[in-house]
Amino acid sequence: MATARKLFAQNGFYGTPTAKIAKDAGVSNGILFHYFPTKDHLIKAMYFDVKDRIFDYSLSQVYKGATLKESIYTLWLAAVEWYVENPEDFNFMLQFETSPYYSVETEVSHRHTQLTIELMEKGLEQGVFKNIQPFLLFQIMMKMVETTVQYLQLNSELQEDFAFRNGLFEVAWDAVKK
Amino acid sequence: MATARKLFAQNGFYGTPTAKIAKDAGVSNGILFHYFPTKDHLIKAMYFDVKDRIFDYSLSQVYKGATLKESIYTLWLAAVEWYVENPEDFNFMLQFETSPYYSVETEVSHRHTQLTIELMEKGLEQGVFKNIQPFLLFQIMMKMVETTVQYLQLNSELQEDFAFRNGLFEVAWDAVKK
DNA sequence: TTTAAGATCGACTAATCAGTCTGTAATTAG
DNA sequence: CTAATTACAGACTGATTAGTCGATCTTAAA
Repeated sequence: MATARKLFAQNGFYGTPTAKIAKDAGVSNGILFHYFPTKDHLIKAMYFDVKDRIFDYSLSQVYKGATLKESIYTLWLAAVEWYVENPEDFNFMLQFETSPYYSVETEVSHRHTQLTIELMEKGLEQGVFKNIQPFLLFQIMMKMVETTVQYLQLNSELQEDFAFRNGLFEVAWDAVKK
Repeated sequence: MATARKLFAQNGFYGTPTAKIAKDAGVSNGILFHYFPTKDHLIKAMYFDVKDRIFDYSLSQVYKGATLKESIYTLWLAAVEWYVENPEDFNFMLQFETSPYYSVETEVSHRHTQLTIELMEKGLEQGVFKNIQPFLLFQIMMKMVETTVQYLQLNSELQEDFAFRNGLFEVAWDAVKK
């Protein structure tokens, strides 16, 4: 899985032969297809793997008793930091989400998405957000994560710059707040 | 070109054999490679073709004497409408921008990007925008186009809903305005 | 100890596909 | 009218690659 992640990030998943994944991982071709019946299975499994790991990390960052904005900030920042630390994950996600493998159902089925959407619904009830469907609010926030990470990848000197990141969270927040 | 666009949108450019492009377009394999020495050349050419057409359409929409916000609104909306009307272009762009073919230099080299960035710079001078590099402002606006179009594709009953689109422009505007 | 189930290997295959090559028509230039 | 250049065709190839298959090894249960 780790090998596939690296190769996918480097060459895209169409540019990565299964044989190379197996070889680089130090296992046989046969055993790869024993565990993942097709390349597509591997790719889908990878998606959930990445999502799971981000979710675990995010949960470890939020704390009880945080305000709504704090919670959303924490989730947002956790996603940004995870992707900055794990560019392979980011790269894979970008590819996956613009590939035929991706569907909204897949996205919504994940706990990470569900949790975030719940927070959005809470915000709507409290009247802090513009009157927009929660899933769309979620997507707006996630696109801002994407923008931020992409910009940080291009300007690596900003990667330690907390003010910059916070500034971009405020951009995202201003977008959705009433 | 039109055939390639359609096929790329349907199957992605890795999933589209050059032979099928030629066949569907009713020309020979040989002539395809006569005009585009490699598949990569075709893909890059397609990018500029799409960008050009959006740019032409956008320019036809803006009018002299518009305020800064009006100009940006017009450009933003033109992009959204173009992509809604031409989902193949949208699909291609999404794929291209997350592929190894894409680079910031390519993006910045296009007049469409340059024009938009100039408007952002003007906004910065006038003090209407948050203190953020113009290219990043541009990307934030473009990501909101992306979000909007994607959402409209999922909820096609909203495609005629002007209020919805305007609402999302305000979201984008609130994001970047001071 | 025997047996069955799963793990692992790597050679193999059938299909696919980007790009080539050779030859022919059409167009343009002199 | 001729020569050269460009447009076009389509059969072909060499390389690549997803997935298969039968054999061997390991583990754990009976």
